[in-house]
Amino acid sequence: MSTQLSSGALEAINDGQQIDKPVFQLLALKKLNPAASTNTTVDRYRIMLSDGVHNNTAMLAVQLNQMVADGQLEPNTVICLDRYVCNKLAGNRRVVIILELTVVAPGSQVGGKIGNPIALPLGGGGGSNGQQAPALQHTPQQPMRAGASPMGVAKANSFPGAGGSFNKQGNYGGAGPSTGMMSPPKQAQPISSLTPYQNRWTIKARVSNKSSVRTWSNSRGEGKLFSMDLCDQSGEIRATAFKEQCDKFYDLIEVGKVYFISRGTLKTANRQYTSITNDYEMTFNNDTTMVPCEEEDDSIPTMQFDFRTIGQLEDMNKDAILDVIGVVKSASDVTTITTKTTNRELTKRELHIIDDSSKVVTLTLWGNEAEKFDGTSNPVIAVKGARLSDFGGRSLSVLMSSTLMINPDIPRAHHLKGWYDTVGHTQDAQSISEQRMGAGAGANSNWLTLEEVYSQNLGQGEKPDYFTTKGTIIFMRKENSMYMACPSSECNKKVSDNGDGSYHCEKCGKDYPDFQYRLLLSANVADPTDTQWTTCFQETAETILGMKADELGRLKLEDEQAFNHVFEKASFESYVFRMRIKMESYNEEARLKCTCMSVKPIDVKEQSKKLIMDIRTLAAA
DNA sequence: CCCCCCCC
Repeated sequence: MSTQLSSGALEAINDGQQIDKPVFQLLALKKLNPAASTNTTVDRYRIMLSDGVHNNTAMLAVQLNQMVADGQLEPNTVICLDRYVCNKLAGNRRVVIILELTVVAPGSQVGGKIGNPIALPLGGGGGSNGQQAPALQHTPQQPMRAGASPMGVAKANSFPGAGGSFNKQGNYGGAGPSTGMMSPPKQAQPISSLTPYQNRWTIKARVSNKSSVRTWSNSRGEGKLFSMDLCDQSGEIRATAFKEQCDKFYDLIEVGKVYFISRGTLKTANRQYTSITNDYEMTFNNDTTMVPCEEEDDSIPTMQFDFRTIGQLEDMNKDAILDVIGVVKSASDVTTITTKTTNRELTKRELHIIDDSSKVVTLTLWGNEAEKFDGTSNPVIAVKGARLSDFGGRSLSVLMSSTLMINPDIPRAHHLKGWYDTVGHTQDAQSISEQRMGAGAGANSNWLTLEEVYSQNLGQGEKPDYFTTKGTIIFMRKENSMYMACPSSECNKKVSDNGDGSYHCEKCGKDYPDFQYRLLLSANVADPTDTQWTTCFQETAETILGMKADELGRLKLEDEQAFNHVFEKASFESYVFRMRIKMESYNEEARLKCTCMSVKPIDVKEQSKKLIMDIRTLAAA
């Protein structure tokens, strides 16, 4: 294989020269041991690069870790550095951090080491420019942020200007009179090189997201804060400003703008709360300064994503915060919900997004973002920092701290749109969120036979289990299938007959002149493997019996034969049942209680689809 | 020093 390496490029880069898209051979890759003091969850890789003449170590930016996981960076692989930065270390030594790369030839094809490289001599190089101008950089549209910001739509562009609050040196922050120290520094170091072990540093970063000001009060005290996401070519970091710093900086920071930032406190990040790829996060302190960068610098990206495919979400933990991108296959209307604890009214909209893993997931938008969203023409949506929940299998929710972009101008978005328009829209894609439609054939609706429900010990845990099954009603208890219930809406408690034409509700503590019938039907469901008793309340029982509760109550009183006939007619009908099963105790006796949550007639087309999928899965296994 | 982010 004749692969040309960029001979001499390592030396030139180390001398501070700018080399566009050099081609190197990767000789070795090593996962670094995390520092003992950090509970890091992000792996870092050091690699040995060769240009055929010299070899030298380099670091892989963490956003490329997936390539290691995918086995794309085996030894001997020839790679092109599409984007990199070169950092100056002590002793004039420089280290290359690779930000984007393309595999030119896989290691297995190359076979062995090219040339006979020797270690690059240390201490050479007197170049003055610590940072290479990177190759072409995408500058996507500003993020749209409708929901969280008090400013409404397009938060990125709509903050009031900095209002001239920076002083005439262009400085802000820091104590005491201005000194020459505070003019915009010539040297900025990459965000990826920040650690808690140095305190004099300056970064040049774009603010990609900014929270609103929030107050807190707990046992440890109270205060206010806001946080922001910062990024440069090398990576990203989250920064938080508390109390005084919150007041000092909040109005001055505009999303989308580039700043020189120096002297914050770095601490280990808790990755549980953010999708920002960094082991550390920054807290502003008294010495922190932020200087706006006056000239626009296109080399600094507006946002860094670390997208998961929708297929990958199935293997991730609940509550993970992640970046996702997909084509909006469909969108629900806006609906209103009331929060449990605070009784606030909230609007939401559910999107079904698909990507080229051919999986669909439900993504919930809230508030303004839900209301403003336009799903016509199947836009691409990218979310930085969405939360994964396990509702209905797997689903996603946009948070206040998330950034949402519609049709972002990034390669992955263009790729997905092209994929969707050509093949994606025809795909028989499975949702990893439960479908509220059809036969509930979502991949995670936990389809089980009744024998499996038994053998898998469903309902034995602390929380109830849910399953979906196709079965036939073989018997129903006519007796006690309905009761006289409180007529007030939402009560539904059983009332007692006072014998004087009035009825007493224990729960409401009131007498009523009438009552309403409600259904509480015990049904025995059978499938080819087993049977299961289940309790069907009002709506499910009405579906099964094909009659409203009050009508059935009337029949019971007036026409026993017709009443009996309703049950005969309803027997031996088959449905798709959604069940909730849980161990409960009655009179100190534990027994499994199975409640029917929903019952749907069998949709032959949906069922067939599911069977075809099942066969495919079996065939693939 | 926050870390809540809603509903089925």
